[in-house]
Amino acid sequence: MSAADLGRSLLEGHRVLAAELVLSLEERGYPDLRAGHLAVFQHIDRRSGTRLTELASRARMTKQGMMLVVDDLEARGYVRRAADPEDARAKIVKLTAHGRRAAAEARRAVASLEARTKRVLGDRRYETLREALDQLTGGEGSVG
Amino acid sequence: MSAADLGRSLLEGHRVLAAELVLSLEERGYPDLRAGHLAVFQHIDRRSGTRLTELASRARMTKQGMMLVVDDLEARGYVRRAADPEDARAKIVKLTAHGRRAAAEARRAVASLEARTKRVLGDRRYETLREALDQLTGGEGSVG
DNA sequence: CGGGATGGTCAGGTTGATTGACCACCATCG
DNA sequence: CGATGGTGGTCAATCAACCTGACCATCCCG
Repeated sequence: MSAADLGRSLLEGHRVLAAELVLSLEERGYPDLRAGHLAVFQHIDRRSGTRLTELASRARMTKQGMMLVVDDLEARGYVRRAADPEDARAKIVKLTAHGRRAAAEARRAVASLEARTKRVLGDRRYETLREALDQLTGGEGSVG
Repeated sequence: MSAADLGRSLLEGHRVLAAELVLSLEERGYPDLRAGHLAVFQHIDRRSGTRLTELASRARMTKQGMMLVVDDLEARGYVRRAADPEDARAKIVKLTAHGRRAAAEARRAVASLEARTKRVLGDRRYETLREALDQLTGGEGSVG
């Protein structure tokens, strides 16, 4: 077991959780949702909507990355882009009715996954895992 | 903070460690090595070489995935494919002289990264992190 | 008004995998 | 000996989740 394996375990952990989430979403009647979509559902203002750039910064990804996700959700009818009356450059990403239902279900799926993960690891281990990851990633993006 | 964030933290952790590794490899004079290459350097029999399928299974990836890595390393002169005298279907992936030097350096880079990571997290947290990841991924690939 | 910053978009690339299809060859059963 | 199923390697296509760079319209500040 080496640091390289640790790196791969992290990746695999990511995949496992993402797959769980997709499965859970499927069971809840949303087979076309993927883990990445949650970045929107978790960070968007449910009523008023949120700008793309704001979504990106909340989800800590680039606006280009967020674009892909929003494009996808828009094509599937979960969100739409509306003009921002306060800034002609900006557009506001808003949930459609379908999107609001999906967001609610998605939040439940996330909560349930979190509960299951805690149950599997135990609360202590779960907390330590989060702490360790924050330390690994949170700093300046560097271990050394 | 939700389970979805946990998933993204895992991915980000993976990225951070991979980036550290690449950086360290660069500093050691191997700017063309990437984290994925270590799967070979860590699992190949240094003298006698190892079959592709065996490498894949040791590194827990598909043979197609291992192919890509080996193709890449071969193109860069780190390994070569030799016929297996015992099985005409098989080829043995062997380190070149260049590959042996790189593998040694790569092992040092990995050891150093591991040491630094332990220093940052503390031994206890590091161990718990590994345990938690094993539990998350190790089972049947399922949390529930 | 001029010029830099901001919001959104397009184009293209990267990493680390995946599934499916194939063929040559081995091993064994009859 | 010959069919048959499994194994080793390969090719092709795809995926997810990103990234950087370049751009343009618009905003805001001096």
